[in-house]
Amino acid sequence: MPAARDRLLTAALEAFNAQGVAKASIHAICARAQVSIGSAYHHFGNKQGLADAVFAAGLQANLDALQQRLAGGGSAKQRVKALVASLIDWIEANPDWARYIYRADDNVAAADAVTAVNAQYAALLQDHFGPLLHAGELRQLPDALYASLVLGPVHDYARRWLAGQVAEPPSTHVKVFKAAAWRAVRPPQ
Amino acid sequence: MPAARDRLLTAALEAFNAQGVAKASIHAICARAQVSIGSAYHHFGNKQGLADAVFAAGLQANLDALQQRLAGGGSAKQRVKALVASLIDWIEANPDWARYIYRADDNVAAADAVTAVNAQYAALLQDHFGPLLHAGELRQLPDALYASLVLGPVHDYARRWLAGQVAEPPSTHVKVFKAAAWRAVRPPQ
DNA sequence: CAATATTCTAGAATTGTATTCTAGTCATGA
DNA sequence: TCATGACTAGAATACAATTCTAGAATATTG
Repeated sequence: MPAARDRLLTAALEAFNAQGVAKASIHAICARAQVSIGSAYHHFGNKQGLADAVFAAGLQANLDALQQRLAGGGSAKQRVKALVASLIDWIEANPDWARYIYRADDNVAAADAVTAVNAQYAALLQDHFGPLLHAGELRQLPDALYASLVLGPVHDYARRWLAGQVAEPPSTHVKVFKAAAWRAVRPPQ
Repeated sequence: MPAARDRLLTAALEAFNAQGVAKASIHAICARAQVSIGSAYHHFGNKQGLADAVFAAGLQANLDALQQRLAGGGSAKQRVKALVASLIDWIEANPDWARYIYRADDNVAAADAVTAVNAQYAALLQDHFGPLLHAGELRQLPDALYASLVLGPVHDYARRWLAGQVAEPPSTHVKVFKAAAWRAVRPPQ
């Protein structure tokens, strides 16, 4: 049996997704995880702390997957497409985590652990795309826009898929998303 | 003074944004709105009902703005750009509502009033873009993709702006967003 | 206009649950 | 073996959502 902390994270993710963070009770989560209330508060401080930890763990897992995928290197076009593919694959492999991350509110996004992961994210993208941009392999745009132009459509569609508003998983349309992403940031001809 | 119901909606939006739905107390919201607890429960049933109502009101306001903007007609390119501009303008004119809508979770999205507004949304887009698509003025794509390709980048960027992660408001980059949207759905040359 | 129903307001009482608290148990290292 | 810190336990507390009963305002009907 995994350690209490991990059992709590797993049980919390399930409960939060099933009932929403507000409705999911600490008691129920602890019961499912076979952990006492006191233990949960020892590990996470409070309910928000537990919610933050679930969020940060998911974000980190997502980042790790991306890091692996980008490690191969390649042209700007290949890397942009890898970015899209990595996001889609991760979401479909971890729908519960993705659903929870998309649903979580600003309170969570402000947690320290989350800020740290976000910084890693930014650094990773800078490492991979900064040089390509400099070399003219990408369209010149304000920094803050690249992520939104490349991944915004996938995020938007994935949210709707996870919410049950569209039937086909994002991977059905992976070619379209890749093409659109590249079209958005390729250098002007 | 507006009616109790409206005062509650206003006070709730402020409180939910300031503290998050979980932390904002019904007592505090009622006090600010100068409405009794019983009255609030009469109008909205429970806290979730209040949250749903705020959400639906915001969505409806957004839809109304869009409807006005599209009424002018125009070419496919003009209408796609109008869509982008309308979203950006509305978000910047109603940041609190936008913040709340982006933050709200699936429980809210499942509420009846919300489903109804979403249906209106779909119908509006179908009316405006269905004929254009048929006439070959738009790229042929699976239906579910258009919204994500055109508005996904704006949604993504706006979320980050509202969360304080980027400084420039979306309107700073409106030309980029419009161009990217059109590039994503224009017919292949 | 009176009578009556309906909608709306009030706030105290209840209930449920997050959080705190005190008292342990277990693992580790000197 | 003892000491220390990490962890577990669950009862007690505190706080907030919800319910409940009663009454005021407003609309409806004969």
